Amino acid sequence: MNTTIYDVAREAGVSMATVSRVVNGNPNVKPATRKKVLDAIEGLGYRPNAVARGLASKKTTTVGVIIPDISSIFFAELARGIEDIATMYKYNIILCNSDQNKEKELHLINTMLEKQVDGILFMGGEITEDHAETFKRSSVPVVLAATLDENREMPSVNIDYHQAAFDAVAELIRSGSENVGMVSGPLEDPVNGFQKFSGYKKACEEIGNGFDENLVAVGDYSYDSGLEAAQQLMELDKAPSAIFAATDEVALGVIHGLQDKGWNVPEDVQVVGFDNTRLAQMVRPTLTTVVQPMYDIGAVSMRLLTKYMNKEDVEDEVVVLPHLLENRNSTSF
Amino acid sequence: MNTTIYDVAREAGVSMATVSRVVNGNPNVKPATRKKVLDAIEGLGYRPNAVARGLASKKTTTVGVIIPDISSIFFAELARGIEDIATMYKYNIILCNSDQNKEKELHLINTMLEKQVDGILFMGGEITEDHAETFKRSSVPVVLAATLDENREMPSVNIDYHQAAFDAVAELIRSGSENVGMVSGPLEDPVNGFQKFSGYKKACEEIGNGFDENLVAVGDYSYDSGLEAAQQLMELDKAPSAIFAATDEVALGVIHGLQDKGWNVPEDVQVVGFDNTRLAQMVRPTLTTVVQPMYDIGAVSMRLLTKYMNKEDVEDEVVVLPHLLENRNSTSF
DNA sequence: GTGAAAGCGCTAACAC
DNA sequence: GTGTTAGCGCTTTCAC
Repeated sequence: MNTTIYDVAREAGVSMATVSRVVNGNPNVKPATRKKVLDAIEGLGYRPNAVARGLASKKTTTVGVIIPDISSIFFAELARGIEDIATMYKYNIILCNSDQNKEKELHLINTMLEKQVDGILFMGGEITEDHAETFKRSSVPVVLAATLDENREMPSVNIDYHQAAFDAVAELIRSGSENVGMVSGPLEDPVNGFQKFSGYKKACEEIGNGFDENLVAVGDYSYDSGLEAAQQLMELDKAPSAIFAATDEVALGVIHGLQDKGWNVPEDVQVVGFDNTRLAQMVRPTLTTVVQPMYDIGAVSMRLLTKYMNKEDVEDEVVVLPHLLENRNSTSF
Repeated sequence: MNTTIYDVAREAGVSMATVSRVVNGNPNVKPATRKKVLDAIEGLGYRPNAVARGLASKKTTTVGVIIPDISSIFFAELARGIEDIATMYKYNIILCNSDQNKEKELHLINTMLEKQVDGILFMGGEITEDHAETFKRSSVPVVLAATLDENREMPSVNIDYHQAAFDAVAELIRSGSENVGMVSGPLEDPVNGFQKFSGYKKACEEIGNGFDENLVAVGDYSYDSGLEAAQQLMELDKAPSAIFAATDEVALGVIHGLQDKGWNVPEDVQVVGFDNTRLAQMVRPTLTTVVQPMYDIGAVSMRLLTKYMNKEDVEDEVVVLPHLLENRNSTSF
């Protein structure tokens, strides 16, 4: 049998209400009484039961985190930001992988709600009607991290992916690369697919020689898909002199795909990645990439969530963090 | 107000015990009654409260996971194995980063126990007396993953780090490399420091020309420390013709440190890493490395934990998974 | 400043 | 098969 608040009360010769006050730091306790209680707690090795507390107080100090894949270097970094801030505000995290699978996501949201989490941090691909519906029915606040809600009606933390992609490609064009190719994520993916692609396309149209769909290869975010895409793009009659990759991992694949076929980076082909994961510095030449502040997105979104959970006023429901282009050696500008 | 089991009972015209039976899949319910209850649940949008259930049943179907750093590519992969198996057995995971800080670790264990987790999966550095003490006092099972307990009295899942290091270095020596250098983790770290170092040392003594401490650089697991260590080792009069790195990330640093100074891998210097993270294939030349089955270690340790939580019989408390050397292009054997 | 007592929403005997 | 009832360990009024 574990020792309960009642055991402590008896040992200290007070009521359980008083023990509860001491445990919760309520100031309305005489110092002498407090000491008696503290001694009893110490002596009995009492440890409060958070489940009972959760039932009585309707607060669990736990938040649910739904993430596509914790083994992805990108999301792992985000998760670290989330967890650090959660810890800072005394919350714990229930972490689940969704693989961006809609059924799983919906199921997980329900599981977290059953577990009475005080809030949910959601990372995923598309926010469908079903998602929106489920979130709206949720009794606790939900914040999106690195995830777009097209209707912009949910709190979220992102960078401007479209603009970031545009900026990167524009820089490539201005530096003299006539045809810029792209290795995109699946176009259904709002962030890694659509947004980045549309930024790329806009830059080609407005600053470059126009958009040519042959210059776009669609990969699956993996290193290998970058490897293949690069070689495929270089076989084009009008082979690109620069390639914009949707993620750093893909960009590394691109660089190596190029090098394996004897092309030089950046002399023959410039390469730009996206995210600025640690990978960007672990390749030769080092990778020029769009900086997406992953840790910060995690941290800011968790902070935002704590505000909602505390019912504080929130000025910016939709926060857009700044991005920038980190210039390294895979480009010649 | 959320709808409770009592509301469902009234709506369906049965007792709450019956509703509980239906919700928990107890077969002792007449199909007609079951249907009435299910309809009521559906109609009211009832969602069971896991906290109340946890309090009443003394089971939370939640396990605590203490991990040094989720943003590390190694631990992230482990975590994924853990979470997948947890999901399979209907457990959720509370994930916390410890940074291998002893105070944090001890504190986290307590927090998880307060939250009434059904078990704990621990990853860390050293298991001190205090750790052992705390674990022993724990009312729930604890399993170590990729973490050594020198007294071998706790359930754990690992590979044989000493032997794996020995094997890698022996192969290097047999392939003709006279002096093999090493970039180790801090020697206080039982796994990445001591075990791997001692395997290296033994191979030098038994198969090579003996051990020379000048050939060992101590880094901090980072890419940059590999970069520096490589350049430092190559300045030795007796520069190594092969370098064994304690982790893949360090090995990438070593390769690039070498290349940046004009050395060729593997012609001038062979390089072997450890872990077989995805990084090993994202470098040129691709990295020969010791395969540590990270996902499997996570998965197996979680499976082991479920057995303890179910009070099943466990034959192997200390499991040692096989390792092997994955031969790629950073070596010439 | 402290205590008594009523829940929180559910499970688990036990009775019928 | 189904209902009754007593907790699980705590928070939270409300008295005193």
